[in-house]
Amino acid sequence: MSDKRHQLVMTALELFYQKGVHAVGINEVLAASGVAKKTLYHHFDSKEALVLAALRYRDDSFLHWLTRRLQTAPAGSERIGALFDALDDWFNSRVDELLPFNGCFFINVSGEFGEVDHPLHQQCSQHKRNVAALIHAEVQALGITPSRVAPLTDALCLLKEGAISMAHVQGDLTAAVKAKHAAKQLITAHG
Amino acid sequence: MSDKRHQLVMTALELFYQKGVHAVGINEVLAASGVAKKTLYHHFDSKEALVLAALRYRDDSFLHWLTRRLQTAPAGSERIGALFDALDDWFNSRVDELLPFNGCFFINVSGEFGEVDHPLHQQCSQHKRNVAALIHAEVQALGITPSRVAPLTDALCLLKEGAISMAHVQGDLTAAVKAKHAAKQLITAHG
DNA sequence: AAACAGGTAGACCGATCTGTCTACATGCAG
DNA sequence: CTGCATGTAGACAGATCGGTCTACCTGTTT
Repeated sequence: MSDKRHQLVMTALELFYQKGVHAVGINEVLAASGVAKKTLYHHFDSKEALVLAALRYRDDSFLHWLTRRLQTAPAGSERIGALFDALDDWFNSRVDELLPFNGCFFINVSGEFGEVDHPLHQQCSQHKRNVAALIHAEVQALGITPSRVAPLTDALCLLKEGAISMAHVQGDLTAAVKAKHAAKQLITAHG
Repeated sequence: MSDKRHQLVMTALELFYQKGVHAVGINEVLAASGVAKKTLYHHFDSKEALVLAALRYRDDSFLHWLTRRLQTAPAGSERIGALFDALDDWFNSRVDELLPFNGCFFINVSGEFGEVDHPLHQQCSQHKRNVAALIHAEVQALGITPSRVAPLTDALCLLKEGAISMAHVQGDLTAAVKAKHAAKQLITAHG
């Protein structure tokens, strides 16, 4: 992997995440990254390919970050708490590697590329499934009745997504705390 | 209110909602609505003003629709159920007046105009507060301990937002049903 | 020495963008 | 009758878009 390629992906992610994909032109990415246009089109076929690479990079770094954060707490219900604590840090821009909070990149991109069969939209969908799989594993580790694992996982994912949306659209930076409280009640009800 | 103006707002909403604001040019709106460009700029100062009008129109029609839907159920916990039943109809595009489902217009626009102080973003924020107020009133009508009204309202809003996001990004058209189940448990836990 | 991968700067292309403008038509109020 | 609001069609301006291209530079490998 070339150095310049990585530089392009990082810069593209920053700009697309902060301003939106359609609002940022290829020339802006080039100026910000200090890379020549020819080099960009040497590594990527099109702007869309660059966006896709940025989505994949974000998918990777987000999952790694979240995995690390969950491991800070002992397995069990405390891990679910750690999930929402992590979200709280993200919303309040206390996580450098996730960039200043501007909602969920994948939700934002899905809004710009609404068609279900669009490659960018599908990549966003894949990311959400990846995160859901992480949460699913933690719910299983709770040791609750197997038939209740799926519904609880769904509920936690709904709370997580809702918190992201509320934090971004309404600017409610306490959304993760609220979601954590609701999650606690659901887990208690399941126990 | 002029006839042409209303026609413009309706067409603009349809196109911006389905394809995104930046992806739709003013000329496309004009061609689809059969209105002259001069007329558009007679009624609106800019494209942004047209988007704002579309947001306001959507805010209005969504709130009216939801209010009507909630009233179909007797006041109390059944109204909360009716909320998620309504969402389920929306997600599955069974509500003509809300147009074919493509996520939440306000979440989508917030993604395209991320800056918190942007007029379009603020309009999106306002819409969410309006819906939250509706839900807050229904939660109060449950007659639960007053100190628990706000947390439960927050939780229901989180589930609602999460369901919209999951339905759109992941294409999970059963998201409203899942949210309804989680909501039921929360209400039971509160009672 | 030759060939090649990867890089630079930036001119250039055709398309599209928002917004302005001219020129003209219609219907209603003073 | 006059004036104004409202409408039409569409040319036009100036900027920006994604993407291609020429011309040149710098290492490394063969």
